[in-house]
Amino acid sequence: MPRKKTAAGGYPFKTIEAKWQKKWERDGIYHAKDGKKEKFYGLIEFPYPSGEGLHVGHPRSYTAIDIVTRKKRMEGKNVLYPIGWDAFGLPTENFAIKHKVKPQAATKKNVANFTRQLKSLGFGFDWSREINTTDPAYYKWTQWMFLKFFTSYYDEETKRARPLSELKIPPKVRLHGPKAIGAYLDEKRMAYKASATINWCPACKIGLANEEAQGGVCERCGGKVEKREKAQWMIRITAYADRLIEDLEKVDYLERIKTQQINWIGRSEGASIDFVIEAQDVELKGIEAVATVFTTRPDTLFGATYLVLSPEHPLLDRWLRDGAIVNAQPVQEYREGARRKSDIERQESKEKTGVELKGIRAINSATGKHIPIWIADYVLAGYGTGAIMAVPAHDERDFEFAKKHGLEVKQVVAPIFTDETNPPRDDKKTVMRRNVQAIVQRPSDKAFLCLKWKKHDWKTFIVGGVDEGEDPTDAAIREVREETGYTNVRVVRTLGDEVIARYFAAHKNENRTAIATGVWLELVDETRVPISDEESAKHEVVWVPADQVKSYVLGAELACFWPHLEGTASPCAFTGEGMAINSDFLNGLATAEAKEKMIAWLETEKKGKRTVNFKLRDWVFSRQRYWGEPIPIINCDECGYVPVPDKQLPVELPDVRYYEPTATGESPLAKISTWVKVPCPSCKRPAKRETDTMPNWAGSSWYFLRYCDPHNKKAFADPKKLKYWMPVDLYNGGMEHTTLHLLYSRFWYKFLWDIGAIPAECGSEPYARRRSHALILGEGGVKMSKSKGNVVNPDDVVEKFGADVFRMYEMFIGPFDADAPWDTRGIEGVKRFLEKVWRIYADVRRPPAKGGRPTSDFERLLHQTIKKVGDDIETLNFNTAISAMMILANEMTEPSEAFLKLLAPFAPHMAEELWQKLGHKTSIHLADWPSYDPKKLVADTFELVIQVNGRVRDRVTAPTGISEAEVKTIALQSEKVKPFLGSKKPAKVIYIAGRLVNIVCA
RNA sequence: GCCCGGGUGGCGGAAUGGUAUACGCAGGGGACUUAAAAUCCCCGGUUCGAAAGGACAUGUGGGUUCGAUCCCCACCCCGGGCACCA
Repeated sequence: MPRKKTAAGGYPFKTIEAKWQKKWERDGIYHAKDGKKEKFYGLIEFPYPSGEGLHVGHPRSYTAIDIVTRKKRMEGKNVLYPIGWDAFGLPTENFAIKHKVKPQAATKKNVANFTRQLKSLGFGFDWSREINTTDPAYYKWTQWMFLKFFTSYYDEETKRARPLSELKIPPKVRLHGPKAIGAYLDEKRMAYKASATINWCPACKIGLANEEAQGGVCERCGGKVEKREKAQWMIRITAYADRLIEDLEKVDYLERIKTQQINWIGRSEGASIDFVIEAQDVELKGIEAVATVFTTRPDTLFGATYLVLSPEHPLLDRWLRDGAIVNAQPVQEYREGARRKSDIERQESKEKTGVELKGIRAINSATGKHIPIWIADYVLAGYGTGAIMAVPAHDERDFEFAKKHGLEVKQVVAPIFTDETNPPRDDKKTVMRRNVQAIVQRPSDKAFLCLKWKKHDWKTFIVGGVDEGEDPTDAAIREVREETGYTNVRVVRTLGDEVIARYFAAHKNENRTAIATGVWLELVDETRVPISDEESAKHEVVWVPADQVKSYVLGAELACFWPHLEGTASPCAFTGEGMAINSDFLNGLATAEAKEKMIAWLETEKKGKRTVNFKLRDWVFSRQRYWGEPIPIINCDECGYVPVPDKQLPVELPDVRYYEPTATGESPLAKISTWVKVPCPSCKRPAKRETDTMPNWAGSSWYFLRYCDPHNKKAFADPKKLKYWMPVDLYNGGMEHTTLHLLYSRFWYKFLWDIGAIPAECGSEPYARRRSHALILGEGGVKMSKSKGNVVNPDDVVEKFGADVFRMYEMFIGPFDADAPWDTRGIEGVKRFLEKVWRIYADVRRPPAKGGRPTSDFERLLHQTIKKVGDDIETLNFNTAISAMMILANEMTEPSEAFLKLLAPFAPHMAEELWQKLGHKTSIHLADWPSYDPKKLVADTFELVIQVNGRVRDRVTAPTGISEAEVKTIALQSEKVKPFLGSKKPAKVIYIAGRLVNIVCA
């Protein structure tokens, strides 16, 4: 039917979108109301209002959560979807310096621009809760929280932060008077000042947290980062390292976010071991006579042939001072050289340099032998104790170092293992230790241990008859078949090495099951062949004892119990080249127990103790810049660091003319003496303000709490409101914040929760569910960048296509968590879809016919689509939700209210306009989300696929409830099928209800 | 090196053990039109064949299964994270 011409391009999005945006705002339909209804808190990372304006990446995230929250609202939930500005930070400050404007003014302008852009996209943000981290009314509370850190300590016993006032001061400290007490308190504070080696970016003139200087490069400018010693405010995030890992179990985060955080925190279990140090010329006393190392492999202590300290190790100063080190000059030179090297230079040359500390030696308490001590920059000062015991037989780096400097490499071989020559087959005690590929045990009291020697010349498979190059799984299966007569051997499930190790640990004294690398084999008696997978799972597994191989397995076990003190060694062994390779299998199997034994021994002998170490460092919290929250501390010569009294908060940023950073590394605030000079709140004598400011991660660490109660003047938020809204139900943001903002804010929240600032009922985690959107790339799949000139400006897209098309396109572009290139032609497809919808509804003057009219086919499709779209929104599969709507629209001839409701979260303006055209007076966004009838999802008939030996040969229409017998008859009678059967008799016929039938013949 | 992802038409992608290539883009053909735009309909993996139809195709090689893009083993390639972390 020819249609009357509409405006060029289809529907008049400009007027429609502007009209509804205004009306929604006026009616406040997106305002979250504190109440009793079930709530839903959807959150996006609040933007940094840069001068560049909105990037097309922003709306990808915002639209996604907009869609989810709109659906939740239609489902009757009380929705909170807030917005605000993370406005402190370098880009604005740099911009302000360059253009000689004030950062406050630049921020205001940028916020206005961002606001305009966001509003033009029709997001359902609750603007009445808008916040801004640079607003003194906001950062008052950021400062308040800093002071909470300052006045709290971490109680190791109860594993939580507590007020410093509850800290018991040891009598010994008390004896030394107030100064000593003060120093003791300072040591325990959650926020403390310490002289630390920090990452200094000479270009930005700013100290960086480790998180901001990954790879030795400044996160902001990409320049090389130097090391500098500086007194910095630090926050004790390391106290929470364990909890930050453990509590990940309580939350629903994208799996790779969890692993990334776990890796970043980098927990490793091991032992710290004390080595007694002896000097040849002088007598060492106290701590100077002991060097403590950290190792994750205490079981390799026998193989420790030398000690290595980092060049920065504090013991060196003492030893040099005492004259214990006789080659002081080369040692000093090496230290000097290491100090000058930046991280990046250290990383670039992985060559193992070092200097021996002549005149002193350490004693290996396991062997009683004297071993040399070296310093080398491959040992990091900041990790563990800054010192290691080197076990060249077990560690590649140690081996490399030993080889280069001619140090002893002690071959450690457990007695059950032979040397590296070809092991004699008959020798039961001959077991290679590498790359165990399969272990199979059988009832005949015979067993296999199939080993593969990898990386080196040996590719021999011992016992069990796995031929070179043969898949061990297959070999194991074949062997089992041949030897047992059971032909029905199948892979039941797969296991990781760790699981295998655990299995062995748990079944030490029992007969083993059959295991092949990662594969669990099941031996099933032919007479009891399971039919389905479910049955097979229940089926009794026939496992069998072993004899011959028992000794091998026993061998591995023995390795767990090797008598440490009788001069034997770890099961890890040595290859022909003199290089140890890790054996996942045996490491897992034996090391765990060997470690335990060794730790127990060390602890009884008081030579060491169990220790856990983390890669995570304390959070460097000082920035020497203007545009950040002033740290609310006053430095008094008499009283030390004194917090600014709560009543005087916020400490506002002074309005100044010059705020450029200084080359000296001092904050620009230090130059404003009128602001700096202040009486000490405690003793009233003249004192000075802290002039460092906070990093911009500070304000963003708790903003989601402020949204719950943004205008509160008495507290950062009313506990009742926190109880109602927290935790955040769905939080979306970029992967790049996984080890920064996400980790910091989890930590910050936990701290506030510990000290009772957040009600216990809120739970220990701020975000129940965290997802990440991926990047939108430029056309052709390259990153969008100004220099490449491929940046797409959202304003242009909205101008040309409208907000609805833009939003939907970004959701249709591909899976939400996968990078996708921008494709101008792709937008056209979405535009056509919406125009088609418009045409279906736009000319309709009467309400849609209810009931009767739609065909049953259409009705079924509609119900299927309601289900699909609803499910897909929950799982954030927006692209397939849109595809389902497209399929429906292609079949749709009459307007459907249900369809409009499905469309509403995606294209809110058009859906609203058409909704009103259908005669509704209230907003579609407050209407009920459509429900589907499960009965209506299924058709009366289905297409039955007929396969022969798994290949499709025919398709026929069959009634839905058809019986299996009928299906078989139909299948066997099919003319198309017959030629493929020939004269052969079908061996088996498999019917998958409602789908297909497969005729199997030999 | 280690830890995560991922590899499917010309392109973005769909399908987590059951009809591979949904949906969209681009392309081809047709209808309407004086024409164009817009719209609507049809066709689009490779290969053999006139056709009917067959064979081969989800990075490569094996395996398990009646049946594998999906599960297992080995390998190759791409992306991301960590990186001398003892």
